[in-house]
Amino acid sequence: MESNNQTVTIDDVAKLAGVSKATVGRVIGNYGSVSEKSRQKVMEAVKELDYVPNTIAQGLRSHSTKTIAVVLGSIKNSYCNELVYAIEKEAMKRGYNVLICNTHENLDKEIQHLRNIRSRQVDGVILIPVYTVGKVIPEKYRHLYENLNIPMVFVDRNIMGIEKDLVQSKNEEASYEATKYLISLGHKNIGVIGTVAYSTVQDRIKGYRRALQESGIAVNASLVVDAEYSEKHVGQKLAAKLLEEHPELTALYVLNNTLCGSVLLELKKRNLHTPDDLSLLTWDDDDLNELFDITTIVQYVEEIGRSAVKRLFELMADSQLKAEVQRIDTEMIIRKSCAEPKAFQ
Amino acid sequence: MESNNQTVTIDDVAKLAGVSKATVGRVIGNYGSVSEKSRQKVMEAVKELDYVPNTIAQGLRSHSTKTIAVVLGSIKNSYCNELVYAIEKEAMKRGYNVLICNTHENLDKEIQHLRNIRSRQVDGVILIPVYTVGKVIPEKYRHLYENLNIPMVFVDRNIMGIEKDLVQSKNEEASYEATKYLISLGHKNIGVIGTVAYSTVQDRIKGYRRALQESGIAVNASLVVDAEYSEKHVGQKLAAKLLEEHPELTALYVLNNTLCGSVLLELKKRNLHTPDDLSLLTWDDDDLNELFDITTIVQYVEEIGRSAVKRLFELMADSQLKAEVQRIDTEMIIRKSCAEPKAFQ
DNA sequence: TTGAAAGCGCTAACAC
DNA sequence: GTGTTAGCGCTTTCAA
Repeated sequence: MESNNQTVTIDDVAKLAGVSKATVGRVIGNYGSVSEKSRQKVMEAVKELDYVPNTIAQGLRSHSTKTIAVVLGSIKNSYCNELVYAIEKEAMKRGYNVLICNTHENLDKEIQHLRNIRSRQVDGVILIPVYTVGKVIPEKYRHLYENLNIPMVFVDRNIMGIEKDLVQSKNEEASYEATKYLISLGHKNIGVIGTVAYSTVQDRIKGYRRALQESGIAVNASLVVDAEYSEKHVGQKLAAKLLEEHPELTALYVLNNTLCGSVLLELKKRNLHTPDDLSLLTWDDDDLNELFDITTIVQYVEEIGRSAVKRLFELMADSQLKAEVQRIDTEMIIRKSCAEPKAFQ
Repeated sequence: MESNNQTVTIDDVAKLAGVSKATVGRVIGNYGSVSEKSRQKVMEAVKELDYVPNTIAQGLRSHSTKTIAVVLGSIKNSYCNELVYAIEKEAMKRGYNVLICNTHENLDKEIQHLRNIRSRQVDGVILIPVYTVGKVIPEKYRHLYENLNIPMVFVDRNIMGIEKDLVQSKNEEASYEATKYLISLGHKNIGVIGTVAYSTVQDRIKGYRRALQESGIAVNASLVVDAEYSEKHVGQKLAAKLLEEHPELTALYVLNNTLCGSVLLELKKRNLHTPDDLSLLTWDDDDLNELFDITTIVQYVEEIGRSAVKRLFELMADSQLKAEVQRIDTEMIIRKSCAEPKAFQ
């Protein structure tokens, strides 16, 4: 096995094997038909020269780069890195690599990435769009989402007015069930902390409202507070605000995985304990949650990732498919952070 | 702005602008010299046609794909995703994209990725090698690390016998200081939990030993226990083992970021509190650590990532540079988990 | 089953 | 400052 000649090409292999480069192409690309004899000779030459095909050249000719891009807020977020982990695993199985693009939850960066992705002839895109409810995608960028001619699947969040495949958790339903659970324990004044701008969070709030209404509890809008995504320790500040302005609160319901740790800091500061002083329920499981015995709605992120990749490959095989929404189940892990409110006992 | 014609090429732009495609190349690639007039015409045509250059074709011709690959155990690990975050940010600034490759701490996967990376003509590689101390890289794969002809920088861990650029924390020194700190509080029997197989962890253990020896404390090898990387809740099991077999322990020193949460579960189970029942010191800061007031050695992961990218670009510019090791400072955040041992008071 | 030739979209070399 | 030409390494006709 000779190695290290930077550029062993298909011609070298063809020469050594005594066949044409077309035949070599057939063997290594595994298409067309080749006699067993030729195949053998080619395989030997490949091994001898330690030949690896040039993916770039293949891509230029075949219009497939065997690459998918994942565009999301930040790989540091636990939802996102679990998602990427699952996506990369699935992609590798199919011989695809994954390009990672952080938008820092910034629309300009997202657009920059999408343009770049087009440049790179990526075969497919999985996107958690930055888009926040109410904002409108500037008209001149719509084509990046709609007519990119690259298969694209949204994960977690959608963009209003853009019909794309979407994979997300059953946010509304899970939130409804969780709220029902709190109500069943006797809670009526449940504070909510979440980043309201995202469609996902809005769905969760809808579920929360529906549960309250169904139980005949008046919905008090001031109990739902909005956490700006980027702010550090915003959860702590908002928890403080809620607890001060609403002494009637008996439970806190946290809708973002990034917020819960921060909320706990405030509870600690105030020497409040769950479930005795306050019940606490949150989204997304973390080391924290087990240690603090926090009742949690778990998203099956890996399944979301797998489904997104599966759908993406379907779209890559047939670009005429109509957009579909897939909603993945969630699970509520009941630990010890929720109990009957004191006043109720 | 016309959009969506899948394949607007440099020829189309040249035709519309009334110049040769070489001139268009000069404008969009920003090399050579072009008259202001031509530049204007080209720019207009580019906008008019919504032209984006084909990175694949550029790559084939210019032998640069504007891509770097990051190969590491798992993006789910917090050290790893902070690193990737920093790397991607730096790479983007320079117009490079990042391919993410998880090895699942498995040598075969790592080798598979490196071969694939060669196929893809990636411009540079940042690698946290799977390699564990004592194991030897099979001879036939050495060339993947040594003669790949692609600039490569190791992060965090090195491979014995392979001279590569390496960026890592000052593991030995930081560990020495941390142990000194525990000793200064009066601790003599300090249990250590870490995944011994990695060079990084071995350096930390060296620092621990040096501090003990310098203070005239006998090093008891059975106080250092080895956590297998992959096992779930291994930290908990090992903490239990240490506490049972060594009632003389007054402090626990945890060397891996993944282990600490697991160790805390065991302390909780045994109703042991820090620092009253036991002192606790750990590597890598986490939400957990602030909430539990755990004294922590913080690695500047983002700086490590930035340095690795910087070095990689130096190597890409000049492949003759000699391998260097960069050791990045750490910081010890003193919280409340360490105090004088009870027996000492 | 196989080979020759064309060409994917671009950049580099050279001429003017 | 600009255009012409060749060709990166491969796949895809097409013809044999």
